[in-house]
Amino acid sequence: DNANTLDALSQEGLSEEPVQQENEAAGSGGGAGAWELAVIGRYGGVKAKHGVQRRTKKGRIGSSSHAHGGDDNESDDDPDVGGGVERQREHPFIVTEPGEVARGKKNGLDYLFHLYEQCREFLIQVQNNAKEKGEKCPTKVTNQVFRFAKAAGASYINKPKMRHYVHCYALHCLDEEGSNALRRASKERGENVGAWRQACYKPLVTIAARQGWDIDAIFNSHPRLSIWYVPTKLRQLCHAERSGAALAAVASGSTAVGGGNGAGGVGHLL
Amino acid sequence: DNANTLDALSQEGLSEEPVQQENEAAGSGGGAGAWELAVIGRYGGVKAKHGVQRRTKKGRIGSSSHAHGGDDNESDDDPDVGGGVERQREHPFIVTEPGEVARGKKNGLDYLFHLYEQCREFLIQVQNNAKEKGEKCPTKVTNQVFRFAKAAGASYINKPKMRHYVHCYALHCLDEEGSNALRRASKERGENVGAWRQACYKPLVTIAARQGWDIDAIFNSHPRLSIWYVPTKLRQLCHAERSGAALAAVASGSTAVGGGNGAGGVGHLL
DNA sequence: AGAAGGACCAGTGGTCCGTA
DNA sequence: AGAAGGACCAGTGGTCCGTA
Repeated sequence: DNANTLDALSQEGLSEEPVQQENEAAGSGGGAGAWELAVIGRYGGVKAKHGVQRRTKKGRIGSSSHAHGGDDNESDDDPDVGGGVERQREHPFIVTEPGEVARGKKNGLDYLFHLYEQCREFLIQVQNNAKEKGEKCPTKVTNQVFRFAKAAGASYINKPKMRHYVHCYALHCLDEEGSNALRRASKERGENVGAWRQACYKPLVTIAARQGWDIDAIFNSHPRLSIWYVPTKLRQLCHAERSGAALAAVASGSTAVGGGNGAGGVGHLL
Repeated sequence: DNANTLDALSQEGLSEEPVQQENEAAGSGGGAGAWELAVIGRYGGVKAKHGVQRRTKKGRIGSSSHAHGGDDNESDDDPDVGGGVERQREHPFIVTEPGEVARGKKNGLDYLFHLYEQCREFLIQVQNNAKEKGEKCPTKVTNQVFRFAKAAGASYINKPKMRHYVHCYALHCLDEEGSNALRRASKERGENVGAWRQACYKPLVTIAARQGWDIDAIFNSHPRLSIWYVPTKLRQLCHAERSGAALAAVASGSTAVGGGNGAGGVGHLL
C-alpha cells in the first residue's frame, strides 16, 4: 500500500501539472522532502483511496481483469490509464530551470535531483538496518539499496537511470550556481536532456582541474555526493584532460600541472 | 623468472631451516621487508641459478619429463622434490613465539603475518597502477590484488588463506603485546594452529567492547588493518556479544552499554 | 529521433569441500 | 586428525540494447 502510494505520486503528481506550493524550496536544492510535501499537499487524500487502481497497464497479462476505481477524477486522454498490472515507464525528463515544473507528461530536473536525495534516504535506512543486525554496512548506493527502494514502493527508482545522470547531480552538488546557469542556458538553446547531460561533463572537469584532478576525492569530500560511484566516463574525461594538460605544460615549458584548462585530445570521449 | 624466484624462496627459504639474521626485526612486526632480507641473505645467488627447477611436482602430467637440476644441494627426503610443473602446497603453520622460526616443513606465525604485509605492498602497487591509468583505485585487498600477487610470482598468497587468518593479524596489529602473549600461551599448551586461531577472537571482542562495539571503525582506523575486510565471524561475534551485554545491562538495571564484558550467549559462534 | 529501464555479463566477496 | 587452497556460487557494478 505504501509502495503503491509512492508509485502513484511519482507518476501522476509530478508529471502532469505544475505544483505551485513550495516550489522555491524544491528549486533551492535544500529541502529533501519538498517534493513529497508539495505532492501530498495536492493529493492529500490519495493515500488510502487509490493505490493499485492507479497503476497503469501495458502488459499482455491481466487485460481482462480490470478493476477500475470509480473515483478516477483525472481528465486524462492517455490510453495507458487502466487497471492493469505492469507499470508504465516514467515520463521522460526535459530541461527545466530551477524551480520550474515540467508540463505535459514530462519530468523536470528538480525532480531528477530529488530522486538522488531519495536514494540517499533509502541508503540511510539500509545502513540503519544493517547496523541493528550487525551486518556489513554499505557506504554507497548499491544494488541492495535499489532493491530496498523498489521493495519500499519507489519503483520509479532504478539503477540505470540513476547512474546515467550521476554526474549531472554531481555538478548540482558541487556548483549549484553553475548547474543552474547551465540549465537556463540549455533550455534557452532548446536542447534536449541528452545534450544538457553531455554539457554537464565539462564544468566538472574544470572543477577537477582546480583540485588536482582527483575526482574520487572530490566526490568523497561532499556528504551527499560521496555515496555515489564516480561514473566511468567522468573518470576517463578527467584522466584524459589531465594528460593533455600535462602534455601542454611540458610543451610550453611550464611545470605547473593541476591548474589551467589544457587542450587535451579528449574529443573522442565527449 | 621473478615469479619463480619468489615462489622458491617462500617454499624453501622459509619452511625448512631457521633464519638467524634479522630475526628480531621479523619478530617485532615492524620491518615489512625483514623476511625477504633474511632470505636473500641466505640464498643470495638463488635468483639466477634456480628457478623453475626448484618447483615441486605432484601432478599427473609431466611425470616422465623431469628436468632435474644438477645443483640440488638440499638434504631432502621429501618425495615431492622434482622437476614437475605443479606446485606443492605451502607447509602448514604451527604456533610459534614471536621471533621463533618454525622447523621441519612448517611455517611460523611471523611468516603468516609477513604475508599480510606483502599483500599490503601488492595493494599499493595495484593502487599506483590504477592512479596512473586513471582507473578505479581499490582501497582493500580485492581479488584484483590477489591476481596481481600471483602474477608477480607470489603464488603462495591466496584468498582463502589470507581471509582465514585475518582476525589473527588484526589482533597482532591492534594489541601486539596481547597477541604475543597469546602465542606463547598457546604454544605452551601445545595447541595446534586451529586452536590458536579460535583463541584470537576473544581478545578482539574485548577490544571492540571497549570501543563501542564498532569493529568496522576499529579496522578502518588502523592503517595496516584498514585494507582488510572485517571477517564475517568476527562481526557476528561482536554483534552477539553486544546484544548479550545490552541484555545483561538491562537485567542489572544498568544503563551503560559499550563497556563491560557481558555474559552473552555466543557459544554457538565460538 | 530521444529516452527509460529490464536484463544481461564479467568479474567480486565469500568460503566450502575435495585434496594431500 | 588438521590444514592449505582450487574452485564454486550468489549477488555486484556496470551498462547495453530491445522497447515504447
